[in-house]
Amino acid sequence: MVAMTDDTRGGEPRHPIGVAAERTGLSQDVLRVWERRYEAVIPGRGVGGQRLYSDLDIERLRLLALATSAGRSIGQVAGLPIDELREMVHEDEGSRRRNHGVLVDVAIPSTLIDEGVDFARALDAVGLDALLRRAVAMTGIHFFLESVAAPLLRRIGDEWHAGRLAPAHEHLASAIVQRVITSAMHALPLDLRAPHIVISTISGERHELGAILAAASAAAEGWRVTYLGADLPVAEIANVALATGANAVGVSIIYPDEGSAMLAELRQLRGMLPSAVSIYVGGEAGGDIAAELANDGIAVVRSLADFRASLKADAPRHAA
Amino acid sequence: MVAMTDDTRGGEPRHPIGVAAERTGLSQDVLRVWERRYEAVIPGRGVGGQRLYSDLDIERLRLLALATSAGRSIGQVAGLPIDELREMVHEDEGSRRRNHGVLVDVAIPSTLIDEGVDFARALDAVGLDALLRRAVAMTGIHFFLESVAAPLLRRIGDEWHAGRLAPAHEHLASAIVQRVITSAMHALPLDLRAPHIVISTISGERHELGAILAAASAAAEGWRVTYLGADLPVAEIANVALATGANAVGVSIIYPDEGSAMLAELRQLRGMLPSAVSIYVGGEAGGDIAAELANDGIAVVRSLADFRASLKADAPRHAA
DNA sequence: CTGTCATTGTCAATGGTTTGTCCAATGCTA
DNA sequence: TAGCATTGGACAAACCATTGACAATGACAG
Repeated sequence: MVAMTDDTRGGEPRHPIGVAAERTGLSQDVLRVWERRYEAVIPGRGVGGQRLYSDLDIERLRLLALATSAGRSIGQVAGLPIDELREMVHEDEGSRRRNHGVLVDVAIPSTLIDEGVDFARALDAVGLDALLRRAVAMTGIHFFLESVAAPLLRRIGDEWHAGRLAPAHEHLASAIVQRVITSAMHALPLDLRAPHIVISTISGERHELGAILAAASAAAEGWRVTYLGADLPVAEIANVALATGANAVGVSIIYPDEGSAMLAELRQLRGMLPSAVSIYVGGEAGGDIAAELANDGIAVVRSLADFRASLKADAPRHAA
Repeated sequence: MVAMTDDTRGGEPRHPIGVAAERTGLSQDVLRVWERRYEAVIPGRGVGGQRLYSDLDIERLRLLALATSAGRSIGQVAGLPIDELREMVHEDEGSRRRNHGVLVDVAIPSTLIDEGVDFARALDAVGLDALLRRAVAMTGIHFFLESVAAPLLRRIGDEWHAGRLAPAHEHLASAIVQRVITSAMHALPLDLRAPHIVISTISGERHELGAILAAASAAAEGWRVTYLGADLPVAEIANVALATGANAVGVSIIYPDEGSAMLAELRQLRGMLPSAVSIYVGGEAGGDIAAELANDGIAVVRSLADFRASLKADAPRHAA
């Protein structure tokens, strides 16, 4: 939700059309034709006549891209002032969520995920990487994490268990998804006064991707994230949280070694942290023990969307 | 906002054009023509008129190289002040980012590693990240991998074993080093006709960082890299190598489960691949069995520099 | 249902600009 | 003298802008 830092910016830095295309997910042709037909943006020009887009231009184009992909026609929205665009895109996003996902959400990503699986099957690392980066640019990071990355990983896991993909395919795809997520996360603005969460997986849990998805979600939600990777004893996690003054701790658990030990460890973690520090547990394994954990003051989140909503509700408690 | 390196630094050490070209990845012609046309840098001159570049010049050139490879035109960016360049390159890395102004002074690598350890000890993820990214821009990826990343990881491992750092510190630092390396690797140009190497660790070996260092080294050496992550059976690795028509396979082994099984697996891998496909084994565990492996046509590399030299020597055999 | 029309993304052809590389001549160094 | 660096000029490839055309889609009247 952090928009422009200050509005004096947005006019100064100038980007050539290639960068603008990359950042908006639109083709160079579209950029030019929207300008020619609708004057959607009017970029500056360099000495040789090349288009040079400001940050504000790029934000506007990205909003237009979102509006059109939500079903609006470019001719209708191209002339709108940027505030109205922002509002409109915001509303579209809300209504998409209210439709409970199945219809609109899946429209674009389903083919996206098929393509992703195809690239993985072909061991085409470059193609998969490009596809995912394009998806981030097109859909934004929230949508990407919840509706592209997570389903793609699940799908590839399924194909693997079904024997239609070899472990190598899964490894390759995981490495690339991980890389794209971390790079997108790293590109988010960072507010040092925002609430702070420590994310890891507990001892014995080596599947890192759930934790990475959670870390990126939290960062996209505006939180400061300290990411510790996989397989750490809870005492370590607690120490980091205390040392850094974190407001919350997130733990991803997918295939625990033994359920009971995990439960005990989580309780131990709870005991080591002040009650003002929230604890979130996510991942496949959490469901069975949700009720027990809730009694102990540990929140179980069932999906990334759930996690995000919890963080949003939790943030005001920790406001600086 | 910027605590620039005082002008004494960056002005002292002077490098001839050959060194500058090597370190920036730009040709000597480009270095000269950027100076002639855009005054991108104005190096000092030796007694006979030879160009002598300062460290600051070289950092600037590296940033310009990154900016142009991100799609910007040299004419647009050549005149920008170095702070803006840093910011711009940073943004391009992920696609969107506001610099919030964490500034780090980088001097020489030995103190650089000390600073890295300090950041890890303080659990300062942002500081460590900024430090490493600046180090990449200043020193170039080869130097960074061999003289910053690898020593830093080793040093942090030592501190951990000595009990002066907790596992959490090591985890945090590893995650950040990994992120910086992969993002630097991703920024390298990709030549589809270059020789191709598959990199992984074998089954039971879950320490990924050696493999990541190797993958980045190979990519920096100009090879196409298919990276498969950790803990894969050799049959899988071989299948990927065959399916993608790879010219070589790299395997990182740090703490093998059992030495004998590892040896057998490596021989099995050798047997599954045509002899034209080179096999490289690296990591701490390789030394003991180097002689035996050499007889089987498996090369043991003892360091990243060694690996890089081997790849360089090997590349012509696989030229398109 | 069909033909028409407007909308919209893509593509091709052409011409100008930018940029990396190459070359020849010259001078300095070892 | 051989080897390397510098300078200025030349050139081809890559990139970008402009224009016009085309195909796909959907709305709509008949």
